[in-house]
Amino acid sequence: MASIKDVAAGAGVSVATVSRVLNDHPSVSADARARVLAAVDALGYRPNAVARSLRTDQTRTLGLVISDVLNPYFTELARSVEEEARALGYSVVIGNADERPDLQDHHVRTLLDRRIDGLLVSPTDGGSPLMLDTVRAGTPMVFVDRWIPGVDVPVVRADGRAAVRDLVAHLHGLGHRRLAIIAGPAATTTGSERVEAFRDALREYGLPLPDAYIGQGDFQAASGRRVTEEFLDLAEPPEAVFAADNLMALGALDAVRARGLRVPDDIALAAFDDIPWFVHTDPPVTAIAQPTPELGRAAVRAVVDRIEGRPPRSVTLPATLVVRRSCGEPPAPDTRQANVTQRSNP
Amino acid sequence: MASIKDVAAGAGVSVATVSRVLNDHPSVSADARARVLAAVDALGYRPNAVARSLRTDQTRTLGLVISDVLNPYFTELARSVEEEARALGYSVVIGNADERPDLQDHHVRTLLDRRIDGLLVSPTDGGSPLMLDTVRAGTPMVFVDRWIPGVDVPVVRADGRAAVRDLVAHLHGLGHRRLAIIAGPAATTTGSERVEAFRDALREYGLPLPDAYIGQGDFQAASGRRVTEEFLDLAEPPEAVFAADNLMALGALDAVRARGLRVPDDIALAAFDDIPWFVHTDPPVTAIAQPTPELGRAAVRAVVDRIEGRPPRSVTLPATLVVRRSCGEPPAPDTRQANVTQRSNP
DNA sequence: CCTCCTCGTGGAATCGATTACATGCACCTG
DNA sequence: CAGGTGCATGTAATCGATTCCACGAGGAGG
Repeated sequence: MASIKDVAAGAGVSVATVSRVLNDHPSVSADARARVLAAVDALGYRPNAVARSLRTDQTRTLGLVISDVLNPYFTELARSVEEEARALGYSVVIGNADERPDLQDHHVRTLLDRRIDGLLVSPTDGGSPLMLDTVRAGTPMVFVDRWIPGVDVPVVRADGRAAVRDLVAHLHGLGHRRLAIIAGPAATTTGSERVEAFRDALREYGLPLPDAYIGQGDFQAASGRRVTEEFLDLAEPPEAVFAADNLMALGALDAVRARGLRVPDDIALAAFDDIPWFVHTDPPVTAIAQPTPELGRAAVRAVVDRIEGRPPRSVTLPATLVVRRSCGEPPAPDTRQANVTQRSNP
Repeated sequence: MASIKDVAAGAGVSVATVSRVLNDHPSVSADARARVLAAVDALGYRPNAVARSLRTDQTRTLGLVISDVLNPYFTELARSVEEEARALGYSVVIGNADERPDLQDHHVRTLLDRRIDGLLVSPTDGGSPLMLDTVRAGTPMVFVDRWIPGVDVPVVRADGRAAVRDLVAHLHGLGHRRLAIIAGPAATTTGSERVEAFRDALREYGLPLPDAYIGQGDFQAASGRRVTEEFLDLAEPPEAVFAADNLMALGALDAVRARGLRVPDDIALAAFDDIPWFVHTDPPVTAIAQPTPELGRAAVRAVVDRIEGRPPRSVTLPATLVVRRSCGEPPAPDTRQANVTQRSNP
């Protein structure tokens, strides 16, 4: 592979001049520039990013550690992150934590070793020592979707409280009174927060949220299946189940179908995170949609602000309820409430 | 950030000794080793991978350029690739081409600039000059899923011919005679190959495949929708549609529903690539399943073989038909054929 | 007791870039 | 015409590791 020395030799100049041309430094003669460019072309020379990074102490790379690549929500997030980063001249290295704190630490460590310029994380837990040290060391970092309480890092996320309230109103309006939730890990903010929002909304309607109706999941399909089976085994099973993410909703669907029961006739189902497939499931699933691409873009802008010395800002965007058929017949259009979107086709 | 010099100073030895300890070179005294390790610990030292890469000319990183991150098939592939790579001590940098040759080239170039040790590609086109140059330059490379004909690079993929034949048998058995296909881009092997397999299988049953029944898609949902609308507008619409990937099947489902028609009563649907959601769509979709995780693992082993000087092998694994309800009532269990799997729940 | 190995260690070159500093030349100004 | 200014360029240090080579100490063998 040709190096800057080869180019210098080919153009009959010093490596310094070649470097100046490459970084378009003003003080290079037109003649020298032309010869260098010709040599670059002839040799098919491309600067070695590794060497450049070592010298300049910046890699123009962002690390993104997500909780689960198989979750379409995170996949969409990753896509928008990469897109925005590319627009700003950064590359993205994705690490998939698979909801495992140890894997998350592994990726953080690897990314740090690679000297990425900034880190985007949606933490799978309450903050490992490594994560805390990383923040303390001053690594530019931003939390996306989930965050770690008490850590001074900007957070980019969607606020689902209003949408959860809309959902409970929707369920209540359809006559459901026994409402249950499949929660995510309590160590994650989205895990506990969605339960809180749900509990608060229920209180507004004077409905209880007994412990038996709070199933402990881990954001993966299998746990949604397990929890739903437990719900169905109760003496008094819930009339409606709210899954805190889309994969657990998939698992719930599995469990319901395995019992030979039907959604929404036998049990209603709703999910946090909307995905294209929910339009075509049997039945179409009512879900809370996050402005995922916007979140990704905002997160990238926040880290890059931090990296380039500007003050980064936390961003919170609203999530919205998308009513479909999985909770029962949707209300007639004229009775529908503000912030409740009615969608049939994408 | 502490460097090897700081460690050397802390341990009272030279940087050479520190390096030897870190790479556990045999000739270091127990005493020196202990002091170095203590200093490493005290400083929280981590070797700078950038510097190490520059010197050793290897990054222990693999590049993976996939056609579309939003496609669950590629997402699953990416996951297994990362997993196997990690097991072998490599990191993976993913580039998402979004089915765009220009983006694909962008990622290949960036990855090459970063001096990744090897490249895994599922090409979105017939081979750009850059791609060809990269192969010619001797960069360890392996094609996954799709490949570029005439290029001497190992290919890891699934062979769907037998499964396509099984699918046509299944459709024929259900009485369907007018069969159409939503193809992928002709520039991709999976685009043209699946059409070929479909055409060959139809021939075995004496069925024609008129041009009007070959819709040109691009592996994305929108094109599946468009092509399906065109099919439905025909004077004699097909009785069954085979989508060459899962996203186009999603689009087809959209189009059918938008017309107020039903699958499979009004039109049958099948897809290449099975995904968990197909169990829960309305109706559950009959699909051809690839051994995706195995493909990812095999691909990684192939590039790593190449990187580490062993001869890499191409790998072809069989795909299998998974019958669900989207083509009509499945045959009674006793009439089902070899290689045809019947699945209801995952 | 001298020579030769082996072992542990440090010095210094090296990877491929960037960049501070020095140099030489042309041109402008008083 | 002397001196100053500014531009184009080259030399060399530097980033943080790895690794070749040299060197001294100590043990084995003749």
